[in-house]
Amino acid sequence: MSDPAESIREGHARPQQAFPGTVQQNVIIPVPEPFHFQMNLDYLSRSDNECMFHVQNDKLYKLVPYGEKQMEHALIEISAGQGHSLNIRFLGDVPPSEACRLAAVRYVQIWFDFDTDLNPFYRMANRDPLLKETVKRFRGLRLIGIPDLFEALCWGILGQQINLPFAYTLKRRFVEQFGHSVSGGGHELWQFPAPEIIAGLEAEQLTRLQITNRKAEYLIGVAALIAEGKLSKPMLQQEPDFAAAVKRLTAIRGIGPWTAHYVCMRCLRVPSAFPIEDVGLHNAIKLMLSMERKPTLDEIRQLAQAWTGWEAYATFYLWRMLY
DNA sequence: CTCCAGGGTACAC
DNA sequence: GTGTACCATGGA
Repeated sequence: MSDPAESIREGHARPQQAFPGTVQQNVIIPVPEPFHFQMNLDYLSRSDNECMFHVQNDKLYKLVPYGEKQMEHALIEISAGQGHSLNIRFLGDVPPSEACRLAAVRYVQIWFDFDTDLNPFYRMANRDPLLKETVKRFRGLRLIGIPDLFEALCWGILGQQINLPFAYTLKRRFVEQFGHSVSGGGHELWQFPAPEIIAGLEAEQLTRLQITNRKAEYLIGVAALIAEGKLSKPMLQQEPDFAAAVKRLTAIRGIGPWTAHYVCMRCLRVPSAFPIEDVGLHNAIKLMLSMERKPTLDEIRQLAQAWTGWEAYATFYLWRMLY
């Protein structure tokens, strides 16, 4: 993808009054092929307990952080545009600044992983017995990211060893207890709790949300590292390679190989990140191969040899077969 | 009641 | 380095 500033085209910012008192201004961004907006919306709709964005009437609503220390937020609506494009509409009560619009465009590009060319993955997967079916069924789905490092780490920790619906419930309680909401255009969206807030909590403030004491300690510890500037997304991105980022992450209490790879996959956008211990991956393989039992790690390593460089996308597409 | 869930730590050897 | 108990809670 070229410089995002060059890829922005002005939409028709007519002064409509669909929501009296609000200012509408659109930005249209091109999308790479293959991309299928509805396929991605279907993924984003998989939990009705999701609290960090809304899907409604084929449109996606999200609060995008930007500006100094990510302290400002833009409420945006993302919808399919004409041809190969997405339309971003700003729902704030003032016209978005240039910085705000650039941030929103870049956020969407990162969220949907527009920087990755999926064609090599599809060429590989079309020949792979395990992936052939899922890439046919979900063609145009991209690996949806969690751009914020703290959010990605928290989501990984919260999801450890519990079922997914309960993990969503815990995230919602966590966000609604310690985050802030912003309203606009008839929608209310939440910003994820700041690490500085979580770092100052007592474990008991999290355990009363039914988060286990162990995970409460993990969350507070990770929040403190980020709040103190000892851990950041640029810091991990500047590591010489992916293995170094994993090593740095797994040195943190509460972050094992699964969580480290999960964060590399969803936040750092490492295409070869591979949470091989993932029970969802195991169940997907068991399902696709009609196995009586879950595959062993060695068996998965054998199957994944063909995925080299695309382990993250392979995992994401296999997960999709389960939900 | 039992088993499982998008794991990780602490400790043994 | 590999193996094991334990963590703690909701859902099927």
